[in-house]
Amino acid sequence: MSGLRVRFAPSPTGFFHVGSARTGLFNWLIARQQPDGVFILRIEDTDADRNREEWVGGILDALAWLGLNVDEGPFRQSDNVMAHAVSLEQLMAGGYLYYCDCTVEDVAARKGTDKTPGYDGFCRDRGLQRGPHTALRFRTIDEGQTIVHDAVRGAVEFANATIDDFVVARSSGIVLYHLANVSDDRKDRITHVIRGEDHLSNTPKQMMLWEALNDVSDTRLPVPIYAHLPLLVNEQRKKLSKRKDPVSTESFRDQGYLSATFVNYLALMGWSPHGDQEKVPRSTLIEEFRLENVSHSPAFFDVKKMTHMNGEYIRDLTPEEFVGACAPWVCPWTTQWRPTDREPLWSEEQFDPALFTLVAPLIQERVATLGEVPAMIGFFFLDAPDMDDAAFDKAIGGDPLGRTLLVDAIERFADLEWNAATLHQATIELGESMELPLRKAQAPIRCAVTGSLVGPPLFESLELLGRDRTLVLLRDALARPIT
RNA sequence: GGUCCCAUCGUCUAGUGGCCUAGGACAUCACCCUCUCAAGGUGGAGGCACGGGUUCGAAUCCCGUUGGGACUGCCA
Repeated sequence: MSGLRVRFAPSPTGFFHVGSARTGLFNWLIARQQPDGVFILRIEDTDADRNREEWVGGILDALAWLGLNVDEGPFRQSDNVMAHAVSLEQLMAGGYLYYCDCTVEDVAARKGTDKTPGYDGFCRDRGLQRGPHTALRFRTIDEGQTIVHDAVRGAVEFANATIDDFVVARSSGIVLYHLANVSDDRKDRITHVIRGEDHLSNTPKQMMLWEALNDVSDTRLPVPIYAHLPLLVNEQRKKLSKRKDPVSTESFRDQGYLSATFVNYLALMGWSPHGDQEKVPRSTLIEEFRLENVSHSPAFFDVKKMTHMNGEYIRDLTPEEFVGACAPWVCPWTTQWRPTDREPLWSEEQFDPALFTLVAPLIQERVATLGEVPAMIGFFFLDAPDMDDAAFDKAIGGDPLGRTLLVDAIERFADLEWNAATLHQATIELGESMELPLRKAQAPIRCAVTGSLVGPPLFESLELLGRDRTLVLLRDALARPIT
């Protein structure tokens, strides 16, 4: 019995940040390492101004997608306001709090040029009673130091004199983050607090609150083990911002990153498995992950690297799995979940699932994200390929040889045993008659049929497309006006 | 400004005093393969921020400097 209990406590103030996803993952990993580990989800929704219900759904969806199953919860911080009030009463009765009527401006004015402390303790001993504009502050310890025994960083020491008397409850009576958080963690019997490094500076305050609550309440609980994860930063080495950086988990899912890739890559942000292998399955993550081995320095979220890894994961799929995985992008009308703002290029009537099953293997090793799939195979389902004008000009429009070759191809393909091998051979011969290597000879045909100079293997594609359709497309290309 | 954290190739990292003329991955360059594009293969370039110590020996320990970051709300 480890009795280990961790919590993941996002606030629903926007889409699901990749940094949150990593914090959730690391908490989950730690919980799963113990047979009796408990992973708790708590929605910190007490800032009514910024929280929106729809974002809660986003958190739940994202967690489900990542496969981070929750043992207890989701709890809502807003459901605990009574408990918060009780904690506040207890601290008040224990003499840990005092009323303060200073405005933000007052505090700033007194500080003047000396911006050293946060709050100067002005109201500490004024013995104020509760009034319409009195916030409640916590009387922090003056002497000695508070040591955070961080599981990632080791001992971090704070001189108590540098910790100012912070506000625990607004003048309206609403209990603020630090107390609410500590109160909730006590209620949930949290043993390990694993969160971003941006909370490290706040930790001594929360430890003081925890000890004070131990003093004034009936239950003494050990201060949790803290672990502060290195921040995820952008290219400017700043903390990833929801406003400025492309960091929404949902958008990566929309683009067609696999859940397995995302989890694997996230784990590499601050941690690494032993050996030279970076592609590690979830089971290995659970086995090998250790807070002690988490890096101390911030990490840049490199989408390029994750994209490459996603390609590897896609290629690892069986053909059947790949077809299934593509569904939200190629036939979203059949799936429960579908990417936002990404309609396939074709309609339900135009799409042919049986044909897609045959086409899929041709592109499985060519895409790095599932979102790339539709554009690569549009010509199989569209009435006319989405013609790349520049490609057309180069291979057909402005190239007499190309046009001649198409004319010859139409004739040659008209009565030919229809399979990739014969088409391949026929195109070689077509080229030889014009002294063109195959790579030149296939270009006009590819362009005419697919609308592009790049794409899946041509002859296999023609075989699947069929003779009639191929001939139509070749003739259409010849009839196309030259720009 | 104060408090705290951090510092190995462009990026993510391995490295816990000798195995390091510093390993891997992404990105990048060259070549090979090849019907295009990818994928794959081979090879190349590229890093211990700086200065002092400690030690027979330092990327690894200590101090300082410089640089970056977080926090510093009656937000969470």
